[in-house]
Amino acid sequence: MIRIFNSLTRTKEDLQPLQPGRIGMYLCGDTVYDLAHMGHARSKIAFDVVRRYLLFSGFAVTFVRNITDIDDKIIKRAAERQENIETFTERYIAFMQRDYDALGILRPDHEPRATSHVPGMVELTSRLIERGYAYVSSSGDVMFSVRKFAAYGALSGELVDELSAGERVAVDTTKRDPLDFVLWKMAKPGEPAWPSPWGAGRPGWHIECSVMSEALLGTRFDIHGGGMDLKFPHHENEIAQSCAASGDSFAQVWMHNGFLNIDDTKMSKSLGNFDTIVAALKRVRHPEVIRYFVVSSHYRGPVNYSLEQLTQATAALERIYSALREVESAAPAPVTRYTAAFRAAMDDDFNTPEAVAVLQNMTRDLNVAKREGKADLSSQIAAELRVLAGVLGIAQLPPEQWARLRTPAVEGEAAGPTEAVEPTPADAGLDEAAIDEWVARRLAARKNRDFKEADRIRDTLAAQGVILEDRPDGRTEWRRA
RNA sequence: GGCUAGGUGGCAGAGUGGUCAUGCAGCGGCCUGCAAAGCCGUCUACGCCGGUUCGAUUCCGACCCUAGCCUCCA
Repeated sequence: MIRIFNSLTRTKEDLQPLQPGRIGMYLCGDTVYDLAHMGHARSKIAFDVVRRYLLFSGFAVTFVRNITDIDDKIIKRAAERQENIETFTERYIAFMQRDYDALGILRPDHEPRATSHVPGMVELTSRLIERGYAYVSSSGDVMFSVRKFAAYGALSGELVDELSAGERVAVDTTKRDPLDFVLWKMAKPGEPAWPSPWGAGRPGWHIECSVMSEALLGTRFDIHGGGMDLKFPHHENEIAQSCAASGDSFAQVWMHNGFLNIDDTKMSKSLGNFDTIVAALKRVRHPEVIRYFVVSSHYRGPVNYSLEQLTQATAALERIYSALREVESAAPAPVTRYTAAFRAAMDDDFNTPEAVAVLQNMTRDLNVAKREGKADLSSQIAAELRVLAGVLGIAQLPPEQWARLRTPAVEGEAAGPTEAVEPTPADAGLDEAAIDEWVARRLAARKNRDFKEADRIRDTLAAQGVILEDRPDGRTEWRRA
């Protein structure tokens, strides 16, 4: 039984699918006006792992992640670049796709774009007006009347009366109540607009998710995810809109991932302390390093992002790959106490750090089995290890391939450029044929017990980031540092 | 001010009322021509103050500190 911490009740609950064996899941996606950064990556990876584990556990999962392709920032950015909005968003959607693919994040089953669901947003807004939850303000915008929705604040724990809106921002006098939020915005001249009973305009941000989730998953579905920062007001508003409009409940379980910090401060575009995914990918020898780093801490807690962390993740992953080398994987992976321990960890609110610990224990046992020459046991542990690691999206490369990858030399702080840098192929260093040749020469030297020459060759290669490992059977394996 | 999360060994990071997290780094040993990898061992941590308890890092209360949200934000 999978237990999940539900932000709504603030307790761990057993996952009880609305339909047996089937999970409907909605994750708030990105607003495509800039490159995705590591904070986005963390959230996407965290929920990718949730999804993979649900699949691993035998559920059919419908995974929906939206794209917000119309909003103030997009309009502003496109205008600054004197670019057509559609061309602009298409480009950033392509960047996003590229980055998430690189990180091994499974593509959503549905990836609705806000601009494809505008009629539904108009319809939902109308319904809210009919039901008395929304009104047209003096400015012509349609607003949701927060105080009409009694359960407002249930998710965030905020009390309507304590939310003294207007404290930090000038009160908008067109609202009846400072807490009210916009459902439909009147278009300003030159802005993209869609027809509506209230005039040409565009949807507010919150209504998008209510409409797209309902269109693809129904009014009621199992899991809704997103970053902590979306809890209030975005998710609170979604609940208000959806429940008010349908009279039904909405998402059963709310999951929120913690933040990715730099120097204990939230990574954010406005602070400028962020690393784009493309920049981060250039700092690691493989995207799996980033995944390992992410799953090394629990999804709800904060995590500090730094080169030191990436280095530790690389070393830890290296340990697994190293054990996997020169072992034949058994075709059907057995299911043993390791899987049981892994599941126990993951069943407990997706405790990936503990799951990783299980993987590391398997790695140790695999090393022991190899050392003792137990080929069958080795291959069985390796096969099972592969399967379980796959749930986290790590250790999926052929170990030889991992060994030959080069870790790029990085210097400076782990925060990068905002521009759309294309990943450049890492400098291959010494090519493999050259390395093999050196290894052969060294082998000959060792055979002649010319250890001085053998050591010289080893040092030469080491200086170029190639580490040699002499095996007991006389072979020499190499890997890049 | 209100709300929500946190404070664990050199670093990262789980967890538990009384044997073990796990990884990285360090140290000692084994293995090795020497290494590397690996294995074994080791470094005896839980913000502060009270309380409950035979016993608390783990439960309760107060306090201190940090971050996030209350405005767009994964």
